[in-house]
Amino acid sequence: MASVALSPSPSGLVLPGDRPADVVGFEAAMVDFFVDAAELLGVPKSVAAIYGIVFASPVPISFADIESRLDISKGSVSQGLRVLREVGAVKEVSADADRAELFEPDLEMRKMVQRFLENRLAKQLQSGGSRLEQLAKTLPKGRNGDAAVLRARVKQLQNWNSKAQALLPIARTFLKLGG
Amino acid sequence: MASVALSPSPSGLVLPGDRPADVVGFEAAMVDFFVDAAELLGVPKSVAAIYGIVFASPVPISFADIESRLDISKGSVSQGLRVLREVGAVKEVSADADRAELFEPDLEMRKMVQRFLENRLAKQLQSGGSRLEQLAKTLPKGRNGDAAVLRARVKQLQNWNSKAQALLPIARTFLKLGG
DNA sequence: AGTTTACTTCAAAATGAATTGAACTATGCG
DNA sequence: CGCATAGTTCAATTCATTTTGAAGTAAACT
Repeated sequence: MASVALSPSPSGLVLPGDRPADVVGFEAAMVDFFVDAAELLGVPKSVAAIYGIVFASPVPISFADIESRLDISKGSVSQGLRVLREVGAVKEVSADADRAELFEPDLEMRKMVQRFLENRLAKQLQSGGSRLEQLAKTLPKGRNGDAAVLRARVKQLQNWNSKAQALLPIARTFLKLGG
Repeated sequence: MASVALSPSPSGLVLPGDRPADVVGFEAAMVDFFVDAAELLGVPKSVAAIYGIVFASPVPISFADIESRLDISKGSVSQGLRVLREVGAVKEVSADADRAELFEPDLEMRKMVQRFLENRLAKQLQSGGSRLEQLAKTLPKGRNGDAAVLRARVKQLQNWNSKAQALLPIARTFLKLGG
């Protein structure tokens, strides 16, 4: 039985499939990079892995290749690619009729990042803000200083919320520089 | 059978326990606020809910009260409080010998936020950075322009990574203002 | 029309994280 | 000491999310 070579990445997410070791290693490292990052952002592993493979390919890559390099089901590839298209992470380049669709990363990452900032952060901060307004109205009127304590706490939260909101546009412009 | 009143919060996470409606409503809204926020940050619901209850109480609150207001198991309360203490979100105020420990929010939220920035973001960005250095070394030497394409992509990632790293200290100082 | 290739859909299975609860430890009190 | 109160631990369970794979759709080729 063949001994398993020390794999280039800890995850073993990428199959060699009988290609040059350096290419496979590079792919694996790229996949790991994105899987890591995705964990932070709450994106499923398979989706991140697919993006990694697409990103690591210098030329547009086919559905079937993604499937075989990652050794995941067709279903996962299909769903993963859908998500990635929806968020503009990947785009289809049509390679003449009939033949399979090919995918490449949509390198306008600015858009992706911006989308993320808008959808996850900005939205959350906004809804948090209105929730806090409600909270401020609902403050129970305690007998002693209790009411005052609670009012101060709500105010503190509002403070943080607005600071975070104010930070967003700064982040936006900052990340835009030299995109 | 008593009809269930329109609950003050969608989640139904807080039990009335036969206390004034405004207080219960306030608690419930606070719990919801933190549960929402926690989802974004990847913190378990029960932990966020516990913090919400502690935060909504104008006076230090006991283990048993947390358990009964949220109607969750002792185990969850214990574990949740441990996490919250570890990250400095909650602190114990000893209320004379014997009697149960009481908890109140540690209002130095600055610390919490900072901790979060350091531990989750800064760390991730750093490890991402070194991974990228590795990637740059592993670049496969393709025949055509392939190598160049990949080199450019790795460089793009490094670019984003360093921009994000540069943004962190800005966020830190910004959030510190008027803490 | 029939066959093959390429992909999508979605119910069921697998995985993984959070929650429970029963057994355990520790501390105070009679 | 023996019982009671307060909290912790951790294996088993529950719950949510992700992944699979088999059946279905669509378009191209013969």
